[in-house]
Amino acid sequence: MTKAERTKQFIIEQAAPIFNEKGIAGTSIDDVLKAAKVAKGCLYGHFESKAELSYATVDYLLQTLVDKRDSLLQAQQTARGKLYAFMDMNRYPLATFIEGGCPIANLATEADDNNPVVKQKVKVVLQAAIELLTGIVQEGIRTGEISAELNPEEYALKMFTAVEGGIMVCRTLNTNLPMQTILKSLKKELDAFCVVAA
Amino acid sequence: MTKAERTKQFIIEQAAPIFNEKGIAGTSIDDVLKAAKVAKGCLYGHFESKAELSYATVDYLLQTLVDKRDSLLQAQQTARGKLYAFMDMNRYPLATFIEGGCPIANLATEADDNNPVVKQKVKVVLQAAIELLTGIVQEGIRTGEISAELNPEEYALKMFTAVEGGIMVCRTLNTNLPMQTILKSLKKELDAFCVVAA
DNA sequence: TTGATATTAGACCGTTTGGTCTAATCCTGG
DNA sequence: CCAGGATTAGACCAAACGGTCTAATATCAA
Repeated sequence: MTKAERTKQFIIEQAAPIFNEKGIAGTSIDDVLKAAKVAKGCLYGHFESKAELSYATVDYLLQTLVDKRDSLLQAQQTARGKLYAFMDMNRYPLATFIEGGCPIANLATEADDNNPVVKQKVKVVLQAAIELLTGIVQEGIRTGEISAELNPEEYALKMFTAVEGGIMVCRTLNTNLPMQTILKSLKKELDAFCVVAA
Repeated sequence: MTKAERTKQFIIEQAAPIFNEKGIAGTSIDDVLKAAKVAKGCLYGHFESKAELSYATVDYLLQTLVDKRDSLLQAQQTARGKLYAFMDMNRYPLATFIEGGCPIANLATEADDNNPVVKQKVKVVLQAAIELLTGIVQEGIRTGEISAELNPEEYALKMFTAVEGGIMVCRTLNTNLPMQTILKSLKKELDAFCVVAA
């Protein structure tokens, strides 16, 4: 990694929490310059425009999230373990691994009506996440770990959306408590279909 | 209602979908002027600043949502009917009653880290919504309509957050289908605890 | 060490933004 | 009808914005 590449990456990493907290429209180039402690000419030597910077930062935000999730799930052998790991990853919405809440929800909400490029990026990650979770339930059923009475798509979707909505609720109410209640309910429901509730 | 009051209200109504779609930071005064077909001097005769306009519009967005919800729930006698009505109100996230998706989620996400006034307004509505839904389940249990095995707070929170998260997912994926799956699952779960599943 | 690469500070530019102001006109309600 | 409130079009302002450029300096890698 050359010096230039390292600087570019550094700018992205410093920009990430700002874009995540203030949104893309709400973040100015000066905000990023101040956070990265870098001159304007330097930033524009690495990025053509604010749009390009925002795309690179969005990619970084989403990839970091996916990497974190995948590494947590990979550490689990059972379907139930993986689903629990996903839920527990979102147990404390006030302290997200990148400041400002879940990038998926933040970006999806902002990009929805006026940023097709970002919307497409989020869409890809969102669809993959739902398919991943659905696949885990399916695999659990295939191995006999989970009862076939549980509809994989229904549970995966409900769990994912409840977690995302739960993050929003917790952050707005300034408390992690609602998420505990949500996860308790989701886990209880899952365990009711687990042949061996560990 | 005087002419001035009518004009002020009209501006708010025209601004509402714009703020809801583009966000507060992403909406310019000119956007509102164009939509309301009103001169700048007129708008600033009714609102002191963009912030004040945004607050009035946020109040309108949230109040409209609450009114709509309350009128739909009031039309139902049973707890199950009310809960179903709430879910069905959000059945088609691509066509929200005010363009741009659920104002609660939109405002909560944008205001979270940088707009305490709006965040507080959303917080009040959010908390009330959760308490409303929890109370409906509790009342259903009290009347014997719903089994006491169902934890009111757990179900209300899970349902509410799954619906909010479902709106986000549907809008990003450009399809209403995920919401159908989510609602099916939530209704199935509720009915399992309903003494008389109509 | 040295030549190439990277970075700096900030002046500068055009545009957009939120906001003010005026003078003329429109409208409405008594 | 007509007085006073409401609205207009847009000039104007200062600040913030995204973006360009330069000349000097710092840093890296062979």
